[in-house]
Amino acid sequence: MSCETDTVKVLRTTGHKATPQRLMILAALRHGSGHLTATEIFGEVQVEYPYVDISTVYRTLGVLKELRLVSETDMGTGDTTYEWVQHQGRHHHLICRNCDEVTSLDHQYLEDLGAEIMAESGFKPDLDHFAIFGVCARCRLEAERN
Amino acid sequence: MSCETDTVKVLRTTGHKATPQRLMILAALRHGSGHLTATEIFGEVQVEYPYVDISTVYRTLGVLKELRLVSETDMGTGDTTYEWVQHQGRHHHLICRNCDEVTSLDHQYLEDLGAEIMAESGFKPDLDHFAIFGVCARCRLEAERN
DNA sequence: ATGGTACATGCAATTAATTGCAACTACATT
DNA sequence: AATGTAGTTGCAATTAATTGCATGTACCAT
Ligand SMILES: [Mn+2]
Ligand SMILES: [Mn+2]
Ligand SMILES: [Zn+2]
Ligand SMILES: [Zn+2]
Repeated sequence: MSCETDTVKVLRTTGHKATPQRLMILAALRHGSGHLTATEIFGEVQVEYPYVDISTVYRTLGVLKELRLVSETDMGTGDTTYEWVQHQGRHHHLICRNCDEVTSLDHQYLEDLGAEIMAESGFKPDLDHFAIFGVCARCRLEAERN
Repeated sequence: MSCETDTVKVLRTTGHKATPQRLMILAALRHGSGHLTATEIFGEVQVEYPYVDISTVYRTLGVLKELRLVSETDMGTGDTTYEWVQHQGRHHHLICRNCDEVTSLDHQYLEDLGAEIMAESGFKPDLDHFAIFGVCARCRLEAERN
């Protein structure tokens, strides 16, 4: 059973429809690896189906985010990015506000945080894909030398 | 020495200027408590000085954020909100994606996370003001009953 | 297969935020 | 106090994202 079929099932069982537009958006998310902007996805879909509207892309991404099939993240570049969650498994990013370097952060750090919050407040956090800003080791050392 | 004077000093020593517009924006942040939108701040300043432009507000908020005097947070309401960091001290928020309830989260949780990240990667995260989305205890129990 | 309906789409209009640029000004230096 | 300049402002234009609405369609139930 293809992953596309799985997703279609999730859509249907949650009261959504598997439209051609959505299938194309799903394909774009699947093919493109990593973080994609809405405009990039829009461009991909347009190749096949020029009548698609950017609002359909945003609305579909909204649905997929609600279903937690994609993550939506501001990586500090102005454009919000979307990532198919199964691509990399759960992970997060450290982004240096000085040199803009982006690195990955293992999910375990946030898993622990989530468990603590859950245990003490009953609130179950979605810790799908965080962008954590700060200063990287290199830039910090550089700054200290001055 | 007033807090306004402190801020002016911070601005000057970091190569920025203390313009009348900025002082009015600072006053708006200081008076208004809690999370303010750029439009709300804009409105406040306009009362006193109608010629101010919204771009000046955004640019000033950008500077103040860089200096970590205000936090910038998407609370899930469509408009980004800004908060004068000294108002509440460091704190964070848990936001239920089902009922939209917003609660506070003590900084300690994130302090610990930050220390761990710092120790293991050398990256020093800014953990000023997080909005953590998820499902609150009440909504979770409600969902389980169905 | 057909029909009814809740959901989705495309389009246009709107809102939020950003950016380029020429004119202006705060303020450090003299 | 006068000067030079880096940084700031207002304005207009742009871009990113959202929303209202009339039309269209997926898909469940028959
Ligand atoms: Mn990622
Ligand atoms: Mn807050
Ligand atoms: Zn760096
Ligand atoms: Zn709730």
